[in-house]
Amino acid sequence: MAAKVGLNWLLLQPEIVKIMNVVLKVKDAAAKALKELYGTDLQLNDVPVNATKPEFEGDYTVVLFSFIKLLKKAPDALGQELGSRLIQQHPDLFSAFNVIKGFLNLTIADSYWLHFIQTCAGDEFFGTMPPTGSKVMVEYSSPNTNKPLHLGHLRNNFLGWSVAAILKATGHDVVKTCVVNDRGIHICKSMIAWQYFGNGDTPQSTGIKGDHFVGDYYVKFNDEYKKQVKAFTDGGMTETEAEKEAPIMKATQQMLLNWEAGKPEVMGLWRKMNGWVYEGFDVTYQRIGSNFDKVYYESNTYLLGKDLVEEGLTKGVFVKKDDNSVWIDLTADGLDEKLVQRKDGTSVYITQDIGLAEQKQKEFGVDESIYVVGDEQNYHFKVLKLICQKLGLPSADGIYHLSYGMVELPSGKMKSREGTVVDADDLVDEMVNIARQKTEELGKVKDFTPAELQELYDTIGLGALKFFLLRVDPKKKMIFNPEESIDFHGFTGPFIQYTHARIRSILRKTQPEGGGSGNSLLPLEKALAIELEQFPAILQEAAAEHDPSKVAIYTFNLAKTFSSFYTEHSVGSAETAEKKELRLLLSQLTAQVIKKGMAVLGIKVPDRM
RNA sequence: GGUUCGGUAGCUCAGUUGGAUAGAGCAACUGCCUUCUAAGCAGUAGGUCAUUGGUUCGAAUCCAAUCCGAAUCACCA
Repeated sequence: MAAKVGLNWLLLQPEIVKIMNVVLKVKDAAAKALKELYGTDLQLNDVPVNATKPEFEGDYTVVLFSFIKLLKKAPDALGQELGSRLIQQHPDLFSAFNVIKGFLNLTIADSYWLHFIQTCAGDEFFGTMPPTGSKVMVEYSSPNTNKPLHLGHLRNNFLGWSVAAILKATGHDVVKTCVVNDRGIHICKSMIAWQYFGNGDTPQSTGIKGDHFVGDYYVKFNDEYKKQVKAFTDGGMTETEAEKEAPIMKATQQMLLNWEAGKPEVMGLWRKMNGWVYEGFDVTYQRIGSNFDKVYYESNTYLLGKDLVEEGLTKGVFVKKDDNSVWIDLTADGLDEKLVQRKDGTSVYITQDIGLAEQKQKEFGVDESIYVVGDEQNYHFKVLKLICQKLGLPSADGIYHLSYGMVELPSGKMKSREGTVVDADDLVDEMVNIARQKTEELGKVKDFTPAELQELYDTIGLGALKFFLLRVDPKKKMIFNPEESIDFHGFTGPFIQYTHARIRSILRKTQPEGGGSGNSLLPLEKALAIELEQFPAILQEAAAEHDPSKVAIYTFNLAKTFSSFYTEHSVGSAETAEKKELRLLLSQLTAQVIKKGMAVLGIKVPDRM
């Protein structure tokens, strides 16, 4: 898959020093040395290299157990021979080694880290990879136009946006798309309810944000519907019959038919109400920083895929049953039979998606197409990919379902019927409010203008929210407890933002004197350097796995390391001019990496807070 | 019932191409603001990595079985 650019690609370009990280260099050196010493032919991945445990001397450790059998050598002798060889051959990379059991602990030379720091501090391209030539589409957000966005949508939006940003940073050409589900029976429900109960009200006349305004009518529909069903069942009707006979439901179904027939008054109402929703969505998207290069509307695409049904029948991929419905038999692939066209000739969800996949391919010709959709649709996407493959669509192999877990409450799933849905706009407001309260309590930015303050509150509030939702492995479902507000301390966005602000403060207050940064590192200086050096590899890993949490965790750990360093060592009043210079470079590079790491998560970092 | 995913500290989560004594944050407890921003730092305490068996120099990580939870298996999208 094109997006899975991994280590091999890096190895082809060793001249790009900044992305050939030290772990790969250690593997490379060890593999070559083993070959010279014992004639073994090893791939880099055959050489296990880990960070050395803190209780031992060294920075990186080669685990020798797998070679012991192969080479029939005692662990200690093997370690000694390999260690001596490495030090002798790469004095610029290794400065010491020790062997404990089957572990060869290597100390990386301070000169290596110093060179790294001097080269990359101030280099804005550190952590930006050269173009790979691959093109990737990320489809995310995909809202319904009958209700406002909720917490689940936020996870989706942040994930999709961030994955796109990470892919861009790692050299991929990215197209962000959104498919708006703007038609269907659920949209008609809001419309009918507005006709019944709206009295001509509008978002303008009521001062309610458009998406919430329309969502309220969707709720009203359900209330009324329930009432009507109850009246019928009380009168002795069965539940199923009552649900079918409820006048408001009948009217809704008629409206859907009228919509499909293009009746002007229905189309007019539909456009008007969707327009209100879009106005509301625009405000939210603007605020949370979601954006798209291309928006598809289901009202335009829901007929796509019909010709593919014909094609599939011709190719023998699909079969037509006696009642004229069209199916695909996936039992050989461990799945079921799946309907792709109803007996009345109308298409179903999966058919539209097949058609849209083809459409996207024609329009953009991407190598990989990522769908950011909840894990409740795992089966659907398995089927989608399989059908596309069987139809021989060129886009088929590039289909990737970025499946993420639901956001749940401590009490379980969010249910709109029980009013436990966490509204996106409300939550963002709440976070920004907390950011304001905390900032005011601390009183560190009293000289800010009102506009600067507002920007800071947004930055911190949204930073807390985005980090909270992105720091968890996307695949896993996550729990959100509305009783406890999202934290601003510890493993959080604001902590990292705060670290950045502290560094910026140092850089404002400290004048560089030049004159070199010495030739040795104290433990915390080295710890910072080691961590900083991993950044490009972390981005690569996050890109390959489509997992922003990797970057979130890394950035937090980096900020933590800097905080320890900050407490232990002074930059401005360093012991010597060389230490001052070195720490300035370290601080600058840390700020850069924090800023870039947070940027691909969609989180801004302030200079003061 | 079939398929898929999950179960790690009181809570929320890292850690799985098998590596040394399993890590963070929150909550609890101890210290630290006359020194570059205390949204911070240092420390204490907290674990049968769901259970059982297997594979091997070595298992939270791989395999099997079992228990618990979730999603899905629509002529909804």
